[in-house]
Amino acid sequence: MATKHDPTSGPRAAMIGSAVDLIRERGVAATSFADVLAHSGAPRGSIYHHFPRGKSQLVEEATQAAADRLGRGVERVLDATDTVGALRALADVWRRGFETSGYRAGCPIVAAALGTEPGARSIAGTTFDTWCSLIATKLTVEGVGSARASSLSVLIVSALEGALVVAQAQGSTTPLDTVVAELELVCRAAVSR
Amino acid sequence: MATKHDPTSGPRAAMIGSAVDLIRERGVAATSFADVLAHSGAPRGSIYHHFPRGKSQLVEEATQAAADRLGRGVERVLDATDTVGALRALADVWRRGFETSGYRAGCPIVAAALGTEPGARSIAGTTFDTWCSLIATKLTVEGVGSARASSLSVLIVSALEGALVVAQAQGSTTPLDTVVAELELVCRAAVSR
DNA sequence: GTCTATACGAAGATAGAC
DNA sequence: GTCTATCTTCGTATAGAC
Repeated sequence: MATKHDPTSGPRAAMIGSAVDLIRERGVAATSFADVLAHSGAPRGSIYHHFPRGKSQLVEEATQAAADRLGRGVERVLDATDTVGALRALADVWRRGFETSGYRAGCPIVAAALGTEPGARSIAGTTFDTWCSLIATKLTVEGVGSARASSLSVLIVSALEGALVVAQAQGSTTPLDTVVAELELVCRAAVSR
Repeated sequence: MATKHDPTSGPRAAMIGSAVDLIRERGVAATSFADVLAHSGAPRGSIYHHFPRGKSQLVEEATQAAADRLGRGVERVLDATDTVGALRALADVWRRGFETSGYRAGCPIVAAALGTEPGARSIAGTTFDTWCSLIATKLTVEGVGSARASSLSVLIVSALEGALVVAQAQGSTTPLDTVVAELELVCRAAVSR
């Protein structure tokens, strides 16, 4: 039977998914077990059965799950188009997320990076690095020298994450659109040389 | 007597200053009154005397105080040199802050933007906007067209704030240095055209 | 795996004395 | 302005039954 031990279903997965949603909205410190249980509908008695290390473990697994999901999304759009097209596609996803959530849901990796769980903080650090590598590799394929591709990828990830923070604080997608347009100019100049 | 009603001294100012420090390290939600009292040495009985609206008020005033302080710093470096020089000067300040705090203290405005107090969130939004305007004005003086200056300033603020988050998560100032170097290239290209 | 009950501490906030 | 005491709610975590 294929559904046995399916890590994407069941109360455990539901709790992780809810933790991601709530952390995006309120941050790590303000997300409690009670919130996660109410949001996921998971049974009360199974928290420390599924997560023996308690909140640290839940937050770490939620951060890792969000990192994996977002990382797959980045890989997918980088495979489908060029760097500039990928930038636009990613901005579209975030723009929609802001509009449908009323600017309540931000990036879960930023929330983890600034949160109260050291384990999750360090997962956020390596996640940013992974994203930079994916983008740098793509830029290299497009003809950018490896040193420049590496530093440009750091600018892209930083600017995008910063734009999400600014956009959320201002309740407007304009900063995000502006930053993507500026990054497009930089990428084009770097590729065509 | 000149020290009468001095808003920069006394228990009230000490509490605001401590709140800024603690919010930078732990975020808004994880910063409690007990923490602020212990850190500032302020008397316990005066919390709701000085801040009748409680934690919301303290966090809002702390965010505004930090915004004013940082805004004056930005104005100062923009007056002293050109945009590129200001970028380097600001990066120096943050680099030192990370190194002396063991990468514990981040940007208080980002913390407010992602925190649990709506009032402070909105102060963060207008603060980002103020910084963008300051930088855009400087770029205009340096010969950049006003539309481009405006969008470039959004890139600069977003990339800088994003770089702070990435640098803190990775426990390294390298992302900050890399982003500033990339922003320098963009600024030079925009000015000399 | 899930339940209830509970321990234990900390949070924000208020009341009234000094 | 500052104190102590207290209220109430909520947080994480554990114990032991089912």
